[in-house]
Amino acid sequence: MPFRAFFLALMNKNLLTELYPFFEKELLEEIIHTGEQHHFNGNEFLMRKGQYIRSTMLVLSGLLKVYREDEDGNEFFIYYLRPGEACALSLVCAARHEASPVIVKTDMDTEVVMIPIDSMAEWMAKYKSWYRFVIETYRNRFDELLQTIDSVAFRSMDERLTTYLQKAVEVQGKNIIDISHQQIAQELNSSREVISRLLKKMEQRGLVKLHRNAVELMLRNPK
Amino acid sequence: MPFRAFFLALMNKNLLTELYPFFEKELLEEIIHTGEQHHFNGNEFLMRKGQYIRSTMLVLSGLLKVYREDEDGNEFFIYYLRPGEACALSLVCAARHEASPVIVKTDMDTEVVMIPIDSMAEWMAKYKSWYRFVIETYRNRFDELLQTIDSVAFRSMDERLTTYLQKAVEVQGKNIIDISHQQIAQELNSSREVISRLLKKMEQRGLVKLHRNAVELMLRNPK
DNA sequence: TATTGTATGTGATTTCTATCACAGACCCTG
DNA sequence: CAGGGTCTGTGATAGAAATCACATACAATA
Repeated sequence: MPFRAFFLALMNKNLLTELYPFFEKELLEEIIHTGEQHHFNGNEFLMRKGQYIRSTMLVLSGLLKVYREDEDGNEFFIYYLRPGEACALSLVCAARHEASPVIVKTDMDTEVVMIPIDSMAEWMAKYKSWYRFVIETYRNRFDELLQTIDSVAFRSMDERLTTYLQKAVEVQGKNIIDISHQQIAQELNSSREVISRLLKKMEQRGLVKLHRNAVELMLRNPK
Repeated sequence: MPFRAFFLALMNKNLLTELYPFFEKELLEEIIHTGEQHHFNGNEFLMRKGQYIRSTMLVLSGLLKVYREDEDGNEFFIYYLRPGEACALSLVCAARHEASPVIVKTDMDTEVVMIPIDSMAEWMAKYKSWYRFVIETYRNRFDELLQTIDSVAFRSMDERLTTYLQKAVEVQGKNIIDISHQQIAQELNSSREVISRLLKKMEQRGLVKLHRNAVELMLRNPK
């Protein structure tokens, strides 16, 4: 147990310096010192809607998915959080001692570093690299939200499905996505039948291969 | 001309202290000193898509509308910016010397104070109230974006129309909105006929009164 | 291997929204 | 006040997506 803790601390440092190379040495030391590393299995909640936020988090490994929930409990997928990124909302909400307006779930085994609010605010003034990182994070999340708005405001369901699959392949680094039609339908706020039919059409056009609980995206063969 | 400049400078100070009472006195002095006050008429562009952002802006009076544009030039309404608020995107984009991902237009005569990037970054470390304001701004804009996502992801057109009208009444402080059905349709990315029909139904239910180029929202009479 | 649960395929139907077509109303300006 | 422009009303139709209904396929396990 102490051994494991020690081992994790090392991991921490290596991953941190690799994923966040732009942080000053002293800042990295502080993160290692102040932050708590947490492990989550796949499909675990890191944050439920309305949950109180007491810290911000940096993703070390794995993959997080952020959702927006409506009154009926439908979970609409917004964006991924990858290693090297941070949850912008936890940055703002933590600073305002507020509840989370979104759901955050793991999509696989995931390691995160939790950083208490106070440190975060302190570093803002102390470390230029932290300030830049926060600004960068805001900007990126804003962009993701705007793209989400684009897709749902301007695009039809088949276009949305296509980009959904492409994103999934991109963040997971493999072109087989382990997911059921039902789950896809939920994340796009559509219905299972619609997704099944659209996928079938895509398969007929040679864009995907369908498996049970999995969709394989065919790589675009160059002309 | 010099007289007018002098007069504006005074206006500036009064409006500023009134709208941004949480800023330290020194910060307010700096804003008055560094910022440039600009006037815009109704329906003017403050920012086009892809336009380079060199400064952030505080709204002194009037009303701004922020839109997202697609390839075909459709302008999808995202949120309002009211006096006392700032454009979060200009805060981030300015800091990263990037182009605007959105369109900003005036909805009426509007006064804004433009603040150069450098001052903005400097104040971040220097004035706690500025830092808090920026965080607050991010948080509020995030919330607005999430609400926009909600409406377009979970709601039907008639619900979206209703909240659109309610928002318009709220920010303008009067319950007659001067706008054509065509414009509403554009902002919701719908079509004129659909909006006309939905409005007609709302009128039949006593929720609105329809005029040429205007929609009057009936106040919910208490039971 | 028989059973059960989950996942997928697909037709039929309904609902919502977009589009087309056109008429009438209102407004401004010559 | 006549004519052209914009705005609004409304029917008809098309299309996308949701819903209902059921069949089939696959996987786990008793």
